[in-house]
Amino acid sequence: METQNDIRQRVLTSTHITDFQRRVYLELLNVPRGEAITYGELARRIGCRSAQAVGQALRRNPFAPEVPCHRVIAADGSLCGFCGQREGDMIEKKQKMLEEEGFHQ
DNA sequence: TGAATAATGGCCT
DNA sequence: AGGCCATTATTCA
Repeated sequence: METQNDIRQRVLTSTHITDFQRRVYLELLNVPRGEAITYGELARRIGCRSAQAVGQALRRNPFAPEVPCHRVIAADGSLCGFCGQREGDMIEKKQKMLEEEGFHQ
C-alpha cells in the first residue's frame, strides 16, 4: 500500500507541477485524519492570501485522490468540489469519506 | 438570509 | 495581457 511518505516523494519529484502546487499538496498531507481545513486556512499556511489560487491548484490536482483533497472544505463548511468535480456523485462520496474519518462540523 | 460584489493571487491561453 | 478559479469577506435589501 502507498504510504503518505510515498505520496510526498511523488509530489517532490514531480517536475510538471509548479512550486505553488507542491506547497499546497504537501501542506494538505500535513492535515491529520479526521480533520478538515478551509481553502483560506490552507492558503494562509503556505503564505498565500488567495483561497482561489488554492482551489485552482486542488482542481488541477494530479494526485487526486491520493492527496486527501477531501479534507479541504469551504469556510462555511460546504464541500465545493472533489476530484475535479464541483457537483455530482463525487461530492457525496467526499462527504462520506469525511464522516468515515470521524469528521463532523 | 440571501444575492451581489470586491479583493486576491497563481496559472493557462 | 487577459480572464478564469473547488474562495472569502463585505455590503445591501
